[in-house]
Amino acid sequence: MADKKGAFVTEITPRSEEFSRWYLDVVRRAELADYSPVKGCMIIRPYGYAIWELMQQALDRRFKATGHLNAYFPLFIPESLLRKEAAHVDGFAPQVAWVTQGGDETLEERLVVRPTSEAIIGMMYAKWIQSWRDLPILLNQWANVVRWEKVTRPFLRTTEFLWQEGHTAHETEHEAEEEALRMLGVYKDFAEQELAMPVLEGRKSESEKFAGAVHTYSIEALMGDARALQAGTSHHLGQNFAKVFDITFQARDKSVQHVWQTSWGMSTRLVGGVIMTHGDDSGLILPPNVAPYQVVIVPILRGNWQETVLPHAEALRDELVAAGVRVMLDARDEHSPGWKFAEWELRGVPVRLEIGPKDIEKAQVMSARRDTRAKAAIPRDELTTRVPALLAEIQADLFARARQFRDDRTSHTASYEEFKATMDGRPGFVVAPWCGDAACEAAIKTETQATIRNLPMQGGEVSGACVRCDAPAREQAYFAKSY
RNA sequence: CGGGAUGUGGCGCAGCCUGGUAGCGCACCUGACUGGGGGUCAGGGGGCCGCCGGUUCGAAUCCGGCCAUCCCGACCA
Repeated sequence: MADKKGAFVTEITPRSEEFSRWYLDVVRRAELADYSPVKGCMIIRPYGYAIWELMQQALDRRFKATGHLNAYFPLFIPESLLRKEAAHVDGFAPQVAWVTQGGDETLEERLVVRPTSEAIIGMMYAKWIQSWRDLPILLNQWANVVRWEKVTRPFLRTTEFLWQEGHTAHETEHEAEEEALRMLGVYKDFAEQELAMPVLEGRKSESEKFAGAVHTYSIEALMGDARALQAGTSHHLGQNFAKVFDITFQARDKSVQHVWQTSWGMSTRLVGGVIMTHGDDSGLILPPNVAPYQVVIVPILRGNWQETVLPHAEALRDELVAAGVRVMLDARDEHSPGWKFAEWELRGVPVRLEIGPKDIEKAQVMSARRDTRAKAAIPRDELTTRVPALLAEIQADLFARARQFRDDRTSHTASYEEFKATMDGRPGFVVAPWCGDAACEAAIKTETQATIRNLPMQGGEVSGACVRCDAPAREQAYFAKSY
């Protein structure tokens, strides 16, 4: 029995042995995604796509609730349009895919495959906006984008990826700033409530901010290998794009002014984030809110089980579905119950229900949690209240566990020696005072591989010197090695 | 984009050094017995050896190019 268990485990590399290998094994074995013939591109398989769809729904609800409407802009953008904003094009130029030919004809003007849509949306906003009465414009787009990446990994960094990009235009700087922060808050709420992924909010340093933005805000999560993952970004674009795309409006005081804009995005990268936040050596662990199947029912096959057990299993399924639970009844005859247990654990289903002759006799079902593996008998007539309660408990416990891990892996120091030792030995977030100088930031990166993930929103007072140089510290920064 | 490694049925690998008609485990198909933590037995199917070219009577094996993947670094959601 121990031998069998051992043989099974070799299908997934243990996390402690090689985390990145573990990650790839989970992606493949849980059938989340597969490789394509083109470098850096990925096929999102149905099970992985179902997770993304649940994320989309949860995000889209929040966007609608904050007054945003969905729209769609084209995949192709003329080169000249992208070139209008200098910092923007400089930021993206190395990552852009070009279309130079249509059919047999060479195009007169090259097209870029959108790496993001600020340019085309800015152009359209210029047409649509005349007066302060047209503002604010609050749009979101669900789309694919392409960035030519040198190093790629499924979900975490792919050449083509799926995301949403919100684009808003406002009358005042204050409103735009408010919007950028509001959406950052939406992202934090989404990550923590739906993905059970605790995040740190903050502002990006100058060198890490979005090309063309005034401010970039981000939420940063800590993965199971103690490296940080940028989980979402929200940009206050100021009037940078408005000026180059000539997005003007007549204000209440009759003057003509440029609009103030924001943009914000989250991507399929989050699927990778969920895997690396919660998974263990047996595979995926999905938070119930984004689990395609929240419950898997495994009937115990014995004798003429199709007459004795299956009807009970089907009744369980029907009741749970009626109660709003996403259920998979695994009635396959070709696999043993034990095989199914292992398989659905690998695929991260939060709760397993077993029903067999003994349970039917006792009017109960056996439940097993994926995260703790705790088993408990649930009285048959309490099913539709107990199961949703269990799912909610798992959702909360996963978040608490991830937050505990994050907090355990967060340290404070003002000593560079200690800083380096931490990044070397037991990394995670390190909160340290920083002088605000980009050269110092770059040196820290060279010397320790750690980057400023972001700068806490309410940093409070900082005294003393920068963690690395002697200059006075201007603020606290979250440092980490990152994806 | 540099350094290193890999590419052989779905997955994991052996074979390559020393060229001679491709093998193992798991998975898969059929049947029987089984079934509460990856069952047993019997029978069976499946491979352009990543792609293109070269050397050779003959290439999975030797040589060159390309593509892809992985790991470590420089750039990025």
